[in-house]
Amino acid sequence: MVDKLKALAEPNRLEILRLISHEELPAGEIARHFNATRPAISQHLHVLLDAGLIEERREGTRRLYRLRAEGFEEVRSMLREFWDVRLQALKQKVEQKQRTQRRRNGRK
Amino acid sequence: MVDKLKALAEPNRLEILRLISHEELPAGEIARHFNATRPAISQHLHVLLDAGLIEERREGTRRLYRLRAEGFEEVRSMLREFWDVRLQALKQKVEQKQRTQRRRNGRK
DNA sequence: TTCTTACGTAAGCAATCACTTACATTTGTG
DNA sequence: CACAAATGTAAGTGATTGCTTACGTAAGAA
Repeated sequence: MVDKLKALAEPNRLEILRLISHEELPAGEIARHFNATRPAISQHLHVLLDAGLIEERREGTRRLYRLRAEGFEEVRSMLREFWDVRLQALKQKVEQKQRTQRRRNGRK
Repeated sequence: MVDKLKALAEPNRLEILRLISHEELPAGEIARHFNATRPAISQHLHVLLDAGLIEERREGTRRLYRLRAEGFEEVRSMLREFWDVRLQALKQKVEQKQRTQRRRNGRK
């Protein structure tokens, strides 16, 4: 889990994900979009691979990378955990109000 | 955006978020759940505050922290972006199949 | 086999990170 | 005011990170 988040928490890696999100691209072409050197991008690709956020496919001498959407599921569900807390809190507040309301009506 | 992701990409900070996700807690009580020293946790709280993932409320000499669900929205939508790509790809595949199907039927 | 293309890997380095100990600050209490 | 409680801030340190240059490797072309 933390691996995925660490992989996401870097601007160049985020940009790589955006680049390959719509089309599979070879390492060289990905690197061409950055000011950094090719090895730097290669290392970023490795981090993303290890995190399970992208997939690699070899074709001759080239290596093609594409997004691996399943890899995002774990992060999404973790985030939903935190997000849902707000909904739960809201729900409890509403129920609390309803109880208060009922008590008031009962006293009438 | 990257600030939020970096804030999330640390085990102790994730645990802090889980701790205060259901109840507002004072810094000291949060720190008590960890092996690390109190200042270490204080610094983590600062990172989470800067990232907008938690909120602080002062009560006398204590500082109470609680989750700030709105802060997760940006991360959620970014993640959805990547996730949706898969849906788009699927959609395109289906449409492609439908076109092929129509052509086949036309030839019959 | 030799050369070229498209890559990854290794080593080294400056910046950043997470942590610790020591000290400062703020609020309530006798 | 003096003191205690709850917490933040500063400074220093070892580990990790992202980058670069130099080198290694695997697949196709001559």
